[in-house]
Formats: sequence, structure tokens, C-alpha cells
Amino acid sequence: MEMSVNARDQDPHGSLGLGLSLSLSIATAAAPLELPPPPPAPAQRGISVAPISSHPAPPQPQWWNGAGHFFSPASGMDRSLEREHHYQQQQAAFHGHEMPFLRGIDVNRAPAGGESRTRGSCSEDEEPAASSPNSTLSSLSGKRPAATRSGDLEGDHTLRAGGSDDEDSGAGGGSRKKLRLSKDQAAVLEESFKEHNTLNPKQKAALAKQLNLKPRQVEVWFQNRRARTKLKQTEVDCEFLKRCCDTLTEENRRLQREVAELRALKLVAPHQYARMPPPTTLTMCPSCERLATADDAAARRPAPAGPWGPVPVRPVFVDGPARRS
DNA sequence: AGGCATAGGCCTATTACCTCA
DNA sequence: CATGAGGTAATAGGCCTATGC
Repeated sequence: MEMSVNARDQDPHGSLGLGLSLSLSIATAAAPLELPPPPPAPAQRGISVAPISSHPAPPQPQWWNGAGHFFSPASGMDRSLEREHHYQQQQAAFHGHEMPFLRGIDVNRAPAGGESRTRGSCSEDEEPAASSPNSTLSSLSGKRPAATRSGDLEGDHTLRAGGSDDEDSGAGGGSRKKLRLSKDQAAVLEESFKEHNTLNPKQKAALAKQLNLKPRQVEVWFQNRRARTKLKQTEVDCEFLKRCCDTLTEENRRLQREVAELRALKLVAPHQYARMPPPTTLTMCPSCERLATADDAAARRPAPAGPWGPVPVRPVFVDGPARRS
């Protein structure tokens, strides 16, 4: 079975269609096979890409790719439009930065004055919309300079209660410090991620303000969270494909046995063979209306693509981050 | 209109630190 | 107490799109 993960063909960022490409590969390479229906968008993710007015995309299947994006296989909607649409929907969801899940949560102590500041703060995070052409932060090929990158995260970091709250033990100047988010912060971020797994700048700033974090920290958390989700989905997909492979292997064996039996019968009693009804395993492909014969399986040649037979339903990872037991 | 530079976002891979068994 | 594994915050670099000139 050919398994080509060619997500880059679909999405230059490699973020799209892992499940899609895997499913397509298995479908085309190992018929008879029924493609599982595209998994419905998990409601808790709260993101859907409906055609927007400027790009009236025809109704097409949009598959959740497990990494936080919906992929419209043949739609002309580019990523930026999708992202912009995400923003619009998320803005609506936020009700002007009203985030209900933030209410009633005691988010750490105030970072002001007495909070641990190990290094200088980052100007980017003090001005979340640092789009000024004069911004020194963006002077290096559109990236944050490494110097400020390394320092910008530690200014307002809120340490978990009971953590190593030794801001003065800088571990030798240049070494970065691993600071964990509090449970409350993580919970709020998780709730936010369930609603929308990407943030626009305003949402990021609002969330960061509510959590006493740097916007960059929120951004990093979301990036890592998306990566974890995708990794989990990949693992789920691998298991799914293994089951598909097992199913197809067994089906292939069964068909080959059947072919052998039929051939033997044809040799022994051709007149009886001629009166036999078609094998029960014959299947009409609904898409191409071609009859799948046992020879297809016997010759190991890929039958025309189309939904042929039962396969396990592809699962979609919906859980949160893995927790050590 | 097309090219170029810049800014900013996201992704992936990796590092480094922290926690826990 | 030491240690290794796992989790994850953070970094680095690349690619893409949007925007302005």
C-alpha cells in the first residue's frame, strides 16, 4: 500500500490535509475501499470556513485536518482568506474581546511591579500591533531579532505557585529559563483553544492581558498546542491506516482464495461453473459503475477509485493534550 | 500592472528546562 | 538522592501572504 503524505501539495505550510492525503492515498492505492466520509467538523473547535462573499466557493467538502484548519480540497479560497474569515468569526465570538471563559478565574497574581522580571521587557509585547516601519523588532527579514526573542518572554512570566520562583538565579545569564504556566492559565488557554485554535492580534493581546502573559507567550502556547493536536491526530491516523491495511489485506486474501476456488471449479466442472450465479462479493462501484471482479484483487491491480467496501471509520482526535498518568 | 522590500503569521524541528516516577 | 523519560515552553528558520513603494 502506498502511503504518501504529500501535504505540501495541498498546503505550502504543510498544515493541511494530513488525514486527507492519507485517506486519498489509501483509497487510490488499495481498492476496493470505501472512503470514510469526511469527519464532521468538531463542534468544540468552533471554526468553520464558509464561503465568504468575495470568494463564493462552491459547496465542497471541507475536512478537518487535525491541525486546526479546514481544508477545502479544491476550493480557491486561499489561506489568508480563510484566516481572515477565522478572524471575523472569532471576533464575533469574542464579542469585542469579551471572553466569557475568563470571567471568574483568578488568574495568578498581578504581574506588575513586584513580578519577576529577569530581563528587559520586549517592546513588541508592549505594543502588540508593532507594525510600525520603524520597529526595530521586525528589522531582520520580518523576524524578531534573536536578541529580543530570547528576552521577550521572560519579563512578565507568571510562575506557577510552588515553582522555582527564583528570578535572581538566572542560571548563567544566557540560558533561557523554563517557566510553566499555572493551571488556571493553561485552563483558560485551553478553553480559548477549543473555541478557536488561532488568534488574531486583538484576541491574542486580550488573552495575554487577562492571563498576565506576554502576547508572544500566548502565541507560542497556541503554536505548540496546534502542533500537539496535529501530532495526536497523526498518531490516530496511523492507527487508522494500520486498521485499513489489515482490513484490506484480509479482504485480499479472501478474494484470492475465492478466485482460486472458482478457477478450480471452472476446470473441474465447467458446465456447473457456467450456471453459477455471480459471486456474492461482486460489487458495483457507484461512482464509475464498473464491476469489481475477483480478478481485480487477484491481479493486485488497483481498481478504479471509488467507494467500494467497508473500512474502519477514520477517527478524529478531539482530546486535549496528553497527560501523564 | 508587475517587481521588490518589509512585516507579520504560522509551521516544523529542535532545544532546554521542569516534573515525576 | 540520582536519574531517565516525558511534557512543554521557548527558539530558530523557512515559507507564505499582505501591504506599501
